[in-house]
Amino acid sequence: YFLMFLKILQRGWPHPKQILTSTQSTSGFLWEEERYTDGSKWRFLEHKGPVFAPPYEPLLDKVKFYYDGKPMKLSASAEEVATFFAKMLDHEYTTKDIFRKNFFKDWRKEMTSEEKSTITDLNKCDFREMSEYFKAQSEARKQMSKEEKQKIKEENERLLQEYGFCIMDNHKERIGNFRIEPPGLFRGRGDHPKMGMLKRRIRPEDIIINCSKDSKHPRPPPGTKWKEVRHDNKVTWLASWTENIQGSIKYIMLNPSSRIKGEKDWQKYETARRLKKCVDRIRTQYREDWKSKEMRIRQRAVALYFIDKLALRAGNEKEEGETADTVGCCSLRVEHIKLYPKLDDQEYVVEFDFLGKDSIRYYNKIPVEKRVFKNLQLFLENKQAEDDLFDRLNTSILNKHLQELMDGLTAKVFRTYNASITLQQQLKELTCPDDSIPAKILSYNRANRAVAILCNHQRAPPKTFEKSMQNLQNKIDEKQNQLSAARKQLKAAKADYKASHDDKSKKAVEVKRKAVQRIEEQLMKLQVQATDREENKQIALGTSKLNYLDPRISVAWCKKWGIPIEKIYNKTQREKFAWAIDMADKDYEF
DNA sequence: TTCCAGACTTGTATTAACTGGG
DNA sequence: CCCAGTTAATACAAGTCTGGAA
Repeated sequence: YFLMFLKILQRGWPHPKQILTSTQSTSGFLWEEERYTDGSKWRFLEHKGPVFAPPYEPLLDKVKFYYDGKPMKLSASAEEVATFFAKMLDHEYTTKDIFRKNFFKDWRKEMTSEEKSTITDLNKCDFREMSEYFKAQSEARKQMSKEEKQKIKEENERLLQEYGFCIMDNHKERIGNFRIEPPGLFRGRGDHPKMGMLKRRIRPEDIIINCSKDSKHPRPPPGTKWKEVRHDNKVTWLASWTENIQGSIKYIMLNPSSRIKGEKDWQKYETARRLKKCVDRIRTQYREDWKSKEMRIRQRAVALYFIDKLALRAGNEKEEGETADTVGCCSLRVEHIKLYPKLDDQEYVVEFDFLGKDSIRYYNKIPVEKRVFKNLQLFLENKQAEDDLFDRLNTSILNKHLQELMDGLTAKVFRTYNASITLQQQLKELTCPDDSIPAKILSYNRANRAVAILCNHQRAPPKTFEKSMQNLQNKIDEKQNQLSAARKQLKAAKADYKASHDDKSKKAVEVKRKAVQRIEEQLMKLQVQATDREENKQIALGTSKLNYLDPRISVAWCKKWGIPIEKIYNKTQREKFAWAIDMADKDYEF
């Protein structure tokens, strides 16, 4: 596999000679082995550093801000922050109390003392003129001539070519995010206590650069300095800074198509495949543990059962008041589940209702084994709604246990494993050998959908959903009319031929027959598309496709059924999964 | 043992680019 | 060619998990 991986990557990236000679090149295989044993991620790393957000350009004087109905000229720094708010005026955020409160507090910090004494009430602030101005600007951008647009495109391309790539070991690699996040207002998801706070501008003095000693170091913009330049080849990032909202570190890293990401991705699926080999044993064990004398072990076993059966996330503890109140398995609280000894015609039903990652609601009612149900009743005894369901458990305890069951096993491996195995099994079940290509792709999407449902990857139905369905239906109706017309013509042509039996009319029949066939095919395609879209209304396929499904399953499926890979993966996805596209043959088994 | 910084993956929202029919 | 409607790409927030210090 290592050899294969290397081969793929070498094929994928052309090697200019100077790159190859710039490192002390040993054979590829040796170099791979080395890297894997001492934990270092690279031996040579050279890049140009990040691209900073453009400096603030003050507004024209004609664009006014009003306080208490009177125009007011703001200082540059107060004005900049005001524009952040103005740009979001149409967004629901700006109506939320917490957002407004946080914004106003941070905005005042940027004001001069005079401004501070005048502007004391956000409700008296009128940003509408600023907002209109920005809207007009973006409108103007859309209306730009072809040449102007082309010029911008070229400038972006130049920036990409200069800053968007780095050299890591023998390869020129695409960088994922080479632009530093511009200042703005923090948009937390869900009920976030910090929404609206000012995300400050990042300067070169905030940036730590990581590159190899023997590389040409990136230069900070004239008159500035980096915070630090370090040479740490135990990590993969090229630059980092600390963000001021949560105090967390942000990184500049490589694109998913890079060797370093691809290899890690591949490794992730190999771990999941190892779980496949021992999952029966693990399941037997946790079922046994439901009977344990120790509460701690019972909780661990029930939690693991949920993670395995429902593909729940681990659920780390979070600092209260710092983030939105969301939970995963280990952090479930009493208030998040309801027990029904009998519900409709089912026994021992558990109802889950909680906010998970990104405050996406998880709602599910499932019947469980009697023993699980009894355990849950036990866990709930003498507890308040806001108490932890698993009070003797956390992710660290759980993962330590998993580590003992299998090397490299953690809670999230179950999500990967169950997602991939579900795809493989669904594909087997749903693919009909005689189906057309579009019909087979519908089957693929349905298999993908089963996984997305398992992982709770929902989406809000697109705003234009109804309309777009109607459009599609109209197309179908029209196609149907075309078809009946074509059929009539075919019939007429046949009659004609029967009467005359001449060559010309024989040909005409053939032509009409082909036409009918073509239209039938088009109609079928449209109908499949409509079905697919309807079924996909509230389901997002992207996340599972990108993060949970072993790409080799999809590649093998495509090869087996003669489906062009482009029908399943777009360009970016093909780049990310280049390793799998080369590695898997039609018989690959997850 | 707990805490927390750090590194990396996973996730949705937003924006940019593309595309096919009028 | 234009434009609406999609789809792809980007942005960045929010998770998971590790390891080392307190």
